Amino acid sequence: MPPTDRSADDTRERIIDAAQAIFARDGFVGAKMQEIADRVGIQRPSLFYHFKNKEALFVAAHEQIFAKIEPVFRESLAPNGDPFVQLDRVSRAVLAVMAEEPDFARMVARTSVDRHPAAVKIVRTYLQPLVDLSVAFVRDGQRRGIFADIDPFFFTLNSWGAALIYFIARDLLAPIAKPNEPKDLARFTTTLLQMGNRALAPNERRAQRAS
Amino acid sequence: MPPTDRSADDTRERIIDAAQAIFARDGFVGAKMQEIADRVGIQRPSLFYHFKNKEALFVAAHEQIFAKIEPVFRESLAPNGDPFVQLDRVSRAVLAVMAEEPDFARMVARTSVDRHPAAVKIVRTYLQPLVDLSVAFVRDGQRRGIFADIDPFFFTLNSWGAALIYFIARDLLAPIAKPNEPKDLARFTTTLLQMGNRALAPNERRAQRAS
DNA sequence: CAGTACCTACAGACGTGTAGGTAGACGCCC
DNA sequence: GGGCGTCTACCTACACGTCTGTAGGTACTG
Repeated sequence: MPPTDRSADDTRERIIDAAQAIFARDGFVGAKMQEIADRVGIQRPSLFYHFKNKEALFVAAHEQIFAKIEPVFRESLAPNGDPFVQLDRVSRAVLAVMAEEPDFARMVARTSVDRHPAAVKIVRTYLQPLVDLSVAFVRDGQRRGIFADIDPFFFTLNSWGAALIYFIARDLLAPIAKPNEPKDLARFTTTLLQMGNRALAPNERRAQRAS
Repeated sequence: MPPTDRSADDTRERIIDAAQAIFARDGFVGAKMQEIADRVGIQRPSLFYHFKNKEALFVAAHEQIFAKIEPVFRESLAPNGDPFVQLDRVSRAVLAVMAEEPDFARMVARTSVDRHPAAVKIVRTYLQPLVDLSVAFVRDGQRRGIFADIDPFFFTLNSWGAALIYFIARDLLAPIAKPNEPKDLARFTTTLLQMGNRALAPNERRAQRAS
């Protein structure tokens, strides 16, 4: 139908976009190459012209996400400045990226719980370094006596879990929540930061530098 | 129900146990009936003698979990007593049940992110009522002026996300964390409760006008 | 001898990846 | 600038494995 633009790069990107939506919904095993092809508007075998196989497409789909998120993460958590401000910044930034492309978050969430070798590989390659960064960040804030003595690894897990579950829940629990995307996400971000700040703040009236 | 033969019930339970492990690892689509049968030590078609089809087994596997968790939840959150004590109790109780059978948590996590109709049905039937309970609990504590003014729905999501991600992460991030199951779970429970309590505690000493 | 619990064998559907063909764009040479 | 080969992006057709669910048989048990 569309005037076959025949630009390989353009098609490649459209395939990745479609793949993200499908992988986000169905996971690696559940996703069908046919459906991805349908979305792009090409025949299924043509996908194999652009990507060696399903797994290569899976990797490419994730690569594109983490290429966006990783620098945000790395810059925001650079070891200097007020950790509460940094925490605030990185949370907002990551959530903003995710809000912009909700498939991102859903696909990452989907892949995180997947034990399929293809998914495990993604997690090891792309997700784990970010978790390491976050753990180091919390640990550093504690060493400097700024953060409360909460387990950094579990605090990180909690934050990831909380952030990802929002995008999962948006679909799942829509019937009760009647989500209003931008407003709800703002509310969620606020709640999350509030909880994070409170959890990390030492018990007494120590630091209120955030927000 | 049909006249209960002693070995039939036993097999049924062994099938459910095996199914929980496989569904936890691979999700509904990824799980293979063959592998479930292998674990039980019977031929695959025999599964269809006990369960109409794959989905019926999927439902049965979840039913067994929620039958254990739901009463704990409902009793612990009954609207009386100190909400902080209740929060403490329900968290420990649910985490204890999950620790006892780690496949439970992993399967629920897996199913929660799954958009497959079979999974969506599970969530609507079993998971949503528990979320509703939790939201009502937080809302009640706030109405009584005991909990801080945090969004109850998002607080609940956060708690679920945090609890589930522990069991996911246990596998995924094992290489860096070198988990020591009982000890780590205890640490995690403590951290989680600490965070929950702090998040829900009104800002008594801190000078932040919200009241 | 009747019912239960399990078996073997098979059908049918589905999904990935490949083989091999084609239409158009592009340079090149006379 | 028209014929000519070549490359790119996509196509049709198909091989082939895998998985669910069923048909129909059998052994054990009371």
